[in-house]
Amino acid sequence: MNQFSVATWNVNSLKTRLAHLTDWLRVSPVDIVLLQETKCEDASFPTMELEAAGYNLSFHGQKSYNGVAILSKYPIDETITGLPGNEGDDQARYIESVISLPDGAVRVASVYVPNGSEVGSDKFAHKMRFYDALSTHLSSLFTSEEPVIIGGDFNVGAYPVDVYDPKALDGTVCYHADERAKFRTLLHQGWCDTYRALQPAMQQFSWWDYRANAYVRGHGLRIDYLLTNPAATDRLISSHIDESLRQKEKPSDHTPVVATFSD
DNA sequence: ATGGTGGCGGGGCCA
Repeated sequence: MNQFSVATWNVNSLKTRLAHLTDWLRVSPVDIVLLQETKCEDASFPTMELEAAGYNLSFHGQKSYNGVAILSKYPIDETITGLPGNEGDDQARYIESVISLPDGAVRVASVYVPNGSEVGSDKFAHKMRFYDALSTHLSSLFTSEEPVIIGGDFNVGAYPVDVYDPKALDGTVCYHADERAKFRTLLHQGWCDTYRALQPAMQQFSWWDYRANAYVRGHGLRIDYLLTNPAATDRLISSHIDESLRQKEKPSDHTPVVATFSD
């Protein structure tokens, strides 16, 4: 059976994490990689290094902040940059590409939902609006007969099992009821949280704060997801969190989530 | 613990 694999990873600066990324891809040659927080302008994207690693590229960046990208071993066809319906927002947080696999096309997107800073702040309101635009756009992709896979840093833990201390964190940014409701709107549309679908009760995290020894203390959240529409869910084989990247020297504060599908 | 650490860029913002 032919398979393909997809990963999402918030690298927290692509240039700083480039060796981690290329080393990892040599050991774990994922077919499609969805990156967030590349933090580099398009003109300085490390195209040569990633093409040498065997990937076609689409990217959407800006200076210092945000930035998303798609790496694919298979040809990249059409690409959309910026979240449709959110045109007034000039932050580089969304890119969507169609990939030509040997036996058909899949549509993938890399999304970096705003962190929200602090509940009640202007940035939090921006996060809520971003979710509304994301829900609207994804609802238009959901019923597509082509497989659609949305990966990214959604900056929210969906359920109590997804955070290290749900009682203490309840009401704080990335685990406020309003954010959980926005994210679960996507699940209620029918998008499949691939990791949770295959590990219904397991507690693993995808992000740990750099501060206060959070990783060593197990103080993490699962805020990075690979979501699939029914056409992609039908092909889902496995999904897991690869914690090894968080254990490296000078790691990203996030670690990759990977899923495999039948082609 | 309104701290803590890390990236960018070269001070303060963002996470």
